[in-house]
Amino acid sequence: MSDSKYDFLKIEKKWQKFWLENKTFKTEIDSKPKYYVMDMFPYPSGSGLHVGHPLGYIASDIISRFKRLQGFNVLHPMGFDSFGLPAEQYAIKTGKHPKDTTEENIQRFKEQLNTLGLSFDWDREIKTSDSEYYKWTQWIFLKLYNSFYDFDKKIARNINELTIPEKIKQKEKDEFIDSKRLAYIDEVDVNWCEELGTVLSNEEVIGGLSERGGFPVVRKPMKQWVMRITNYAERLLEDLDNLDWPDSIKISQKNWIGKSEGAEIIFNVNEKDSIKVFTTRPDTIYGATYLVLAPEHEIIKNITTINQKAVVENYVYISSTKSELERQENEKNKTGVFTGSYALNPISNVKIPIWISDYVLASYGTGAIMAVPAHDERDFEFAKKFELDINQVISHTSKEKCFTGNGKIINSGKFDGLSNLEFKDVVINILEEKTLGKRTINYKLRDWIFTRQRYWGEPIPILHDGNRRKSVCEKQLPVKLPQVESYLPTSDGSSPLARNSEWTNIEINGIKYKRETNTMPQWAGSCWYYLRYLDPKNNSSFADYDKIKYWMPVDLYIGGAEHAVLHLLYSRFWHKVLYDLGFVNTNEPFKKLVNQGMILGRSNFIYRIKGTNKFVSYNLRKNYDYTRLHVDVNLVKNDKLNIKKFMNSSKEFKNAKFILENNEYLCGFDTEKMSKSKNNVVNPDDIISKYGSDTLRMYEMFLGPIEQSKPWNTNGIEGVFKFLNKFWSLFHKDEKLCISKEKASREELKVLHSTIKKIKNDIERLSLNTCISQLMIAVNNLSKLECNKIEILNPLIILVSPFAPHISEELWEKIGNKETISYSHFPDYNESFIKENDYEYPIMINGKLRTKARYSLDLNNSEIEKDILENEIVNKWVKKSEIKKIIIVPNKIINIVY
RNA sequence: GCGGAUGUGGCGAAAUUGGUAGACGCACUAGAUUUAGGAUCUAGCGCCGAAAGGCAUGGGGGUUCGAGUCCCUCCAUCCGCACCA
Repeated sequence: MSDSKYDFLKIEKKWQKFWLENKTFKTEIDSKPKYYVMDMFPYPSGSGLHVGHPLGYIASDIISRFKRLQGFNVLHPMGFDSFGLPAEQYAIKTGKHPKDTTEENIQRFKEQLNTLGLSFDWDREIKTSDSEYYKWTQWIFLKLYNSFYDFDKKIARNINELTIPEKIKQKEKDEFIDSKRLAYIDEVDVNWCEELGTVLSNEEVIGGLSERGGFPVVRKPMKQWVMRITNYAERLLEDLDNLDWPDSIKISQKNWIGKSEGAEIIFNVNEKDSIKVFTTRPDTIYGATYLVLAPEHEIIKNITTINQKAVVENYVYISSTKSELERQENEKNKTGVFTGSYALNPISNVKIPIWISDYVLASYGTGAIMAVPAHDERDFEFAKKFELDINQVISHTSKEKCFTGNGKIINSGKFDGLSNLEFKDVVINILEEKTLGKRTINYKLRDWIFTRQRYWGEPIPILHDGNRRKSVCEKQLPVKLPQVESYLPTSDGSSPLARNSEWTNIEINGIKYKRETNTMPQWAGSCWYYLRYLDPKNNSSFADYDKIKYWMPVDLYIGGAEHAVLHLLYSRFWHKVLYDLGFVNTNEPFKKLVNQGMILGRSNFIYRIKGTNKFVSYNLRKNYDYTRLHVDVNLVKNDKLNIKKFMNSSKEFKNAKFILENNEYLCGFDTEKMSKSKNNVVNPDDIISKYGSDTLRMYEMFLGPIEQSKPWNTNGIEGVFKFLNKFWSLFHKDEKLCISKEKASREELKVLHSTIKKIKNDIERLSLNTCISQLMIAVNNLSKLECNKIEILNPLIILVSPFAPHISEELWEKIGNKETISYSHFPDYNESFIKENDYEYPIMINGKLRTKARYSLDLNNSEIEKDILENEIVNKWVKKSEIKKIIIVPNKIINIVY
């Protein structure tokens, strides 16, 4: 009767095939309410999935299946972010076309995803490297290129609607228009990574090294495409408030945008020259004892005195050769030089020296500051080092010499005695009157450098004609990636595409153009993929507006926190532009965001006694001089080493000896990233072949809350496997299907209904680990009751199905249901079955449970019972006259206070 | 340095609003079954204590009849950001 054992391999294959062939999860617009659940799509890397990757996919799948059962029309798509550096690096090494390797990897990913029983609508699959997909990425690029931001109306508008100053020459007109476009070319200092042969965005540089590969990055001026994301800074910031996102992500974005309110103040140097500084502390203006310019500041050459010329030029030169990383090393030891010139403080009319230092960044504010050493730590350090004046202008009792808090104004002429917060406004008003300054808002956010000198990315659909440009007309899209001889970047820093002159040179209406040879960054494709899922095969637009109106916004977006400021900020930006231009109906793309935690590896260690081939068990190791070695986690179970397998695993260990404790070899353990070198990679395929994917799905959820990072530990998996076997056994007796049509007892109904209630609540608040516990309790209770009644089992299968879909479908079919589970409904619960007949209350006296005494009463609605309480219980434990009050928490507790 | 998250048994962890802390699972212990191993079932399992009872949610303090939960303070770990004026 092999047929009636829980043969998970057979069952899972059967249903995976069924779902694919019948397109069970195909979705179309209909009259039902919609629910859009999405995962961050993967980059199809060559190494396939490890056990940590599917965590989010499993969670989103459970939600999808649950919402379908609740009667929602659920959109749950998947795709691949298939442009990217690794495929290109691999192509450089092997000469294999990235398209081919990417395609192979995608096939492998899809197979792996399908063995997990994920309910994706594969008809909506997208790949960002498909020309039918990037056609629309290019189209959106052109929309950005042909738009400007109208600060009065606070929306993006078509560039044709831009008001252009009258009576200017064509060239100036073009320049003016270009200065407003949301996508524009600029000569900018970029993060150039020699090793990768490309420019990186600020977000891709971490501590002066490239995010991918960790190669050094230097600043270098280059012509680049840039996205004017800064125009949207305020909206990107404001709209965060209405999103149901984790606070940590909102705060990261807030910090990244970095809004600060303050003032621009003009310090005159001489008749022609003046310096504009940005400060958030105009209230400390009387304490400004010197100015500091960034070494890149343009005015330096005008104001440097002859005496100082040599030192200044030297300093400026040295700064320009320093990388970001080297500059950061100076944080505690500031450097700088005096220009020889002085500027006039516009409020106090005091002359103060002008210095240059690289602690002032050219890219923030105006690239110049007024230094207030008494109330700013950086200025304080600089002033101390170069013996500049320190004037305290805010009174404080702090022992620190440098005080950055609030207080009363002092040493500030007639303004003494004001609070510094009041004075801030006063100063700005005076400056505005004198036209020597104004209220300003500054953002840390920089415009987004959008070009990469790579092959494997979207070509930018622009044609060049000398200094002028022309966008490729929409009908000509997509601009397809051409074949090239080599994928290596060229030595002059231009893209590999420049090698293909046939592709690069193009003639339209007799005019010769050169194509833009740079490509878009990897973020481009992922900026809008959630929209393409809605209408993936549309030829005439990126997605039909009615479909967008029906499905948007994404109700739940699950993915890793590493995209907090990159992908999530860029796609919000693009979405807002599309919203302004009338292509989408919501101003934000993702309503609710959940970050799944990373799954780390759990490494195991063995302890070799130095100079021997003898290994000592974990707790005995301190008695020896040992070295710690990683041991393959697949040779270890519950931290006990399988010695036989271990000895056979390599020649080196064939004759190994062991010092055991209690006849076993115990391994040490630690949590580290999963990696081959640490021997701690667990492959989902192995787990599936041993326990099945239903077990894997449930166990991944059972590990803990999905938001939390946690180490993978295969130790507990048997518990979930046992649960599925028990669940299967509920339906079987002596390996034969055995179910009954009898009416369920009250006790059985209670188990069922309280489970429904708990599961419904817990799925909705994404507490999937407690759901599994609840199902375990239900199955345990029902098997104790030997319940095999269809009245209970039918709904129970539905409860289990989002978590373990294969076994559920199989049992569902076996017990005679004609349609698949997807056609059924999530059962409702009835509170009256859940309630006990008799309530049992612990009686607390003065907050302490002195006794295990309990009493059966229904205190929720009966006055009479309260009398019984007073007469029978209260008098037994405390005198009625001493009682101050009786606190009754319905269904929970009675607390008598005396 | 700034910001965020976390801290509960041997381990993973529960505990919507303050209401019998440790559900559920792993590991462990004992018993049943079994030729043995495995599997399954039953019972036990925070710490101290023979028991009664006492002590326990990183440490210290507070609010409350009652605190893992709220407030203050300190400590540890992890993750971001980092000269942003």
